[in-house]
Amino acid sequence: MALDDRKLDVLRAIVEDYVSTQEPVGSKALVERHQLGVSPATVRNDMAVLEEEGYIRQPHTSAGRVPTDRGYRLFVDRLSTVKPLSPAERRAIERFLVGAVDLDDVVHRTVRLLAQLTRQVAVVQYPSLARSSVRHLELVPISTTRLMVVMIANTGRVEQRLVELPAPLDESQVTTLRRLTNEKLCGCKLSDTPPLVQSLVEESAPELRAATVALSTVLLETLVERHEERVALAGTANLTRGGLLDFSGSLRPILEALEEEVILLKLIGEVEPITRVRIGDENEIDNLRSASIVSTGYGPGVTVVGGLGVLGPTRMDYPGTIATVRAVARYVGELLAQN
Amino acid sequence: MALDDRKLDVLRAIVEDYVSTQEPVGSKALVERHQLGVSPATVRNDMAVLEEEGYIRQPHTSAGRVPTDRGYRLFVDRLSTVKPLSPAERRAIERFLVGAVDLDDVVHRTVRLLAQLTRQVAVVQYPSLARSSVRHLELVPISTTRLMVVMIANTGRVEQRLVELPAPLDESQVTTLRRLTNEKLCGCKLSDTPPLVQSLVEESAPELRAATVALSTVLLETLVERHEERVALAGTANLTRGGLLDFSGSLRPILEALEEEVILLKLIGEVEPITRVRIGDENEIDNLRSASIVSTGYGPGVTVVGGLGVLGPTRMDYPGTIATVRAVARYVGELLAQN
DNA sequence: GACTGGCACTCGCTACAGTCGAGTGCCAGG
DNA sequence: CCTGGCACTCGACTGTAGCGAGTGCCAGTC
Repeated sequence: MALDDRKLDVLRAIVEDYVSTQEPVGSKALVERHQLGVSPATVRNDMAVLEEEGYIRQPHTSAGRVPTDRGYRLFVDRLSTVKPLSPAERRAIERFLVGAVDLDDVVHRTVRLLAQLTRQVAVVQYPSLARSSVRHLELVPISTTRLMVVMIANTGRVEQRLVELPAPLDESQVTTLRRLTNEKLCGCKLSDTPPLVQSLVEESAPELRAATVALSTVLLETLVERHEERVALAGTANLTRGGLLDFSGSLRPILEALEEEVILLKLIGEVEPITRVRIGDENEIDNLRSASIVSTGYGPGVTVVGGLGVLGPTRMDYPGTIATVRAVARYVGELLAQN
Repeated sequence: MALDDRKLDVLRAIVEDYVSTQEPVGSKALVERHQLGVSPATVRNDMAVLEEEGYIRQPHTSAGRVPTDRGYRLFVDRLSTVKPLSPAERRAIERFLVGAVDLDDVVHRTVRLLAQLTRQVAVVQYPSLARSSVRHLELVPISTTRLMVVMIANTGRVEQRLVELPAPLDESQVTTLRRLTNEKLCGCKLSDTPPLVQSLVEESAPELRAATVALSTVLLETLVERHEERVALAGTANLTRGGLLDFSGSLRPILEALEEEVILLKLIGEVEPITRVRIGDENEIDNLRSASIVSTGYGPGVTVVGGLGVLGPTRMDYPGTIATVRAVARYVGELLAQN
């Protein structure tokens, strides 16, 4: 059955009212607050249809209606327009992000900003190593048999690992190894490095062979294989807004999920610059079936190097949240492009 | 008024029962579960005294007694003995901490371990830069006018900052600068560096002067002045155990406090290897007046390079928690000593 | 055919009264 | 100083009743 325009209007009104009041909305209140031009009885009939189609439901008889996940989905897809940011918000974003001194700082400021603006839980992924390329590899002798390798990526990320050498290296040997490694890997995408690292070993001089092997093992293992992804989190206190009415009673499953980096990455790790909205049950993670997630990719220019997003109750202000998430992602992208 | 031994026994019994049952404990239940050798009536008299002295209180008439913060304090100071760890716990600690590949890894594993063992919120401070000394300073040219300075500390911490150079430097100049900087600062405690950095500028050759100034500014600002302390957090989901009975209803203030690094550092940033217990109101931070914190310093050998601890309801198993926190701190210290 | 006003019905919420029982404080006696 | 006994308090729980928001349905109107 197709829903005519008025029924969609009714759905939109229900979503908007419920989001702002947090209470089931009835037919009478609806016609009072919105110019629907019809009587409560008519609205009731429309509501009955909407309920039958699964867009709204009654918590119990003699209560108003509440949108279902499906209702929110329809609302997000077809009934809402992106809300432009207020000048105050724009200013907040700019003020927050200028003056960041390094990548850590950028990410921390961003995640706090996002949590503050949306009043929800914010998650920001550090630029993915898999989407970074090598800017420089530095080898720092810690002792004669220990080398610290520091990789600086074009995205600003810096990773370091300790390499245990099978035999001591002298200063000039380290210098040679450093030069060779950089010649081979600089400017190269991390995901493309494995064959190059391999050839590095093969082409190495006999006296450097053992050290090169040790180095290449560490490089491959830590930087490529177990992709070192990192995320930052903020705003968990916002989960307690709405006094436990959201999230069906218990915060526990939500907090548990938020502790798992793997889960966070699944939520906001994006490949495309598209904004995704996952509503309640659409979510793959069981613990988050009562939450919605708005996420998007970010990066300098059109490329995407990481994801960011927010998590909140299904009953959230989708248009506002989507607008904020996008805006923050855009600003962060610009910031990264400057470096 | 001095409390005789039996009154102390009664207090101990009340604390133990309340901690395990989470319910106000009455005189009858007390004599049943503990061998006090006296009748409920006698216990009641003792309770009346304990209440008068402020060690216990009644949530309401006709309810049992509950320890006050002061009661817990007395319990911790004089009535409890440190509970030895179970073999299972010992094994868990060892299993958890072997195989850590770098400092980040150590800290993350530690904080999760601590949260899991105590079933509370765990906080671990990274080794403080203020208590670290410089192992190596590396200068990595990013472009002709940009230098990345990477500082490797003896505690395993690695910090990097970007330095904008006023004028381009060539390769050999960078090498010279690197050598000079390392000669001056290597092995030196970070807190002692300011005068040395200053002299570095003064002694620098004219053509390196400008670059040295830029470098020293960054060094002083980021590594010394705004002490770059970091902390890791885990186990927030444990706050929801005991179904909001703990923490006087709302998790909000707790979660808010846990989001502030500054606050976390205040809580667990320790100078001495002593184990501190802050109970409820003893806490300086208003948001945490309904929580208790057990914290201790850790470090290789007897020196302390950072703090770690847990936060839970005032109604917590102090002997067990204290034992676990200490044990974990000791293991982490050993781990750090190996590097 | 679509909309409207009216009406009976449902059911959660609140208030209130009554009961129960855990736990106490006090006191007289050993 | 300890104990048993007793009266008392007060929160927790139960059952009942009234209220009111909100619904579904139906007959009537445009």
